[in-house]
Amino acid sequence: MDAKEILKQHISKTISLTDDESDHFFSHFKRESFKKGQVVIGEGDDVDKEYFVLSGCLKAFFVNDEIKMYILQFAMPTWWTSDYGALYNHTKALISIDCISDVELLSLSNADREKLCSESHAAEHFFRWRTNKGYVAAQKRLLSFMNNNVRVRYEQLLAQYPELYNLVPKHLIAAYLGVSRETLSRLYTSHK
Amino acid sequence: MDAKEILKQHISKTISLTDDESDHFFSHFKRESFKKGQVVIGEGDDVDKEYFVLSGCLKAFFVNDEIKMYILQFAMPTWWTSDYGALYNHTKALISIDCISDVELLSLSNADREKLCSESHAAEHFFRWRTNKGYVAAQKRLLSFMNNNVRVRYEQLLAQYPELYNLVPKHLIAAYLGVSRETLSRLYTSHK
DNA sequence: GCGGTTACGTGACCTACATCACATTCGGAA
DNA sequence: TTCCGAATGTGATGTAGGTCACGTAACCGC
Repeated sequence: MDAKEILKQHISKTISLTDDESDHFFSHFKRESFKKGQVVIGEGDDVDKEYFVLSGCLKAFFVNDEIKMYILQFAMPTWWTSDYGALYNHTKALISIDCISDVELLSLSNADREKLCSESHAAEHFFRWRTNKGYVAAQKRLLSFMNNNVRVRYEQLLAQYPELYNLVPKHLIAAYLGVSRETLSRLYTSHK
Repeated sequence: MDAKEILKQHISKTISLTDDESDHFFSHFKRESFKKGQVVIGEGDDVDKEYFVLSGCLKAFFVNDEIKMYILQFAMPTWWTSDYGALYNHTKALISIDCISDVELLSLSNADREKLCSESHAAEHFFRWRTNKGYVAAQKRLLSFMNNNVRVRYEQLLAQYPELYNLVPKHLIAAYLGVSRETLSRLYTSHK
C-alpha cells in the first residue's frame, strides 16, 4: 500500500474526504526516509514539522542531566509524532526523536497544517479529534503511572503492543516504563 | 464580571468572534452552581457534559480499589474539566469530579459542542487549540512524574499555582503529587 | 575474524517513599 | 459552647526500586 493510501485510510477513520480533497491534503506532506539510529529531532533543534509514521518505529524521549532517558512515546505506523510543545510554542526542542528501525515518514510543516486547517473545516475537525484522542491517552498513562507498579505497567504495555517485545531492546522498554533496566530485567526472571 | 464576559475573554485568546457569534456560542452553555463537597461527575455516571469553571476550584480524580485517590487535575477559573475519556467514547465515568470550594460553572453538552464545531469553523479551531494545549501539558506532567522526585514536583506545583497552598488541604496536594500525605508532610517539616 | 561496543543478567547494598500507629489541632455543626 | 470528625504531624518499620559492580553473550564495523 502506498503512502497516500495509508494516510487516506487513517484520516478516513475520522472524516470523509473526496478523492480531490484527499489528494490536496496529501500534497502538503513530504516523504522522508531515515535509517535505524538516525535523529529526526534533536534536543535544542528548531521544530517546524510533525511526522506521520508509514513504517518502522521511532522513539520520542527526554534526556535528564545528560544521563537518564525517559521515553514518552514509541511511534508506530499510522501514529503521529513530534515535539508538540516546541512545535506549537515555537520553542527549541526539549524532546528528541530518533529511529529504532529504518523508517518511512510523511512530514507536515506547522504552516501547512494550519493552512490545511484554515482552508478546510474537515481538516480542522480531523486534527481536533486526533489531539482529543492523544489527550485522553496521555491522561490514562499518567493515571497508570500513579496507580500501578512496574510489573503491571510492563504487562499492560506488552498486552497492548506485543510487537514491542521483539522490536525494541529491553532497556528502552525500561525507559518507557520509567524504571532502571536492572529492575525490568528482574521482573521476568524472578518468579511470581 | 459576568459569565458571558469571562467566557468571551477566554475564547478571544484563541479566536476572534463578533458579538453576535459570541452570544451564539454562549447560548449553548448552561450555568450551574455547586456547593463545596458536591459531586459533579461520579464514578460510573453517564457523562454528557464538559464544564468551564467561572469561580471556585474542583478536583478531577480517580479512586483505586475504593482506597487510594489520585488527582488528575485541580480545575481553577477559566479551566475546562470533565471525564474526557468517558465523554468522547460514550462510556461510564472512571474519573470523578467534585467541588473543593463553592463553584460556579458553565456546562456544555457533547452534542452542543459538536453542533458549535460543525456550524462554526472558528469554534472547531478554538476547541482544537484548547486540546492541543492540554495535550502538551499532560505530556509535561508525565515527564515531571518520571523525572522528578516528590520534593521537586511539590515545589513546581506551588511555584505554578501558589493559590493552591491555602485553597486545598494538603492531603489533596499529596494525591495530586501521587504520594502519601505523610511523605508530603515530612517534606516541608524536615529541613533541607 | 577480531575487537569493541551494546545488550542483558545478577548480586550486594542503599534510599525514597509507603504503611501503620498514635497524638494534636482546628473548623464546623448541633 | 461543646463535640466530633477532618486535617495534620511524627515515630517506627517495611519494601519497591535505584545504584554500583561485575560477568557474559550478541552484534557490528573494519
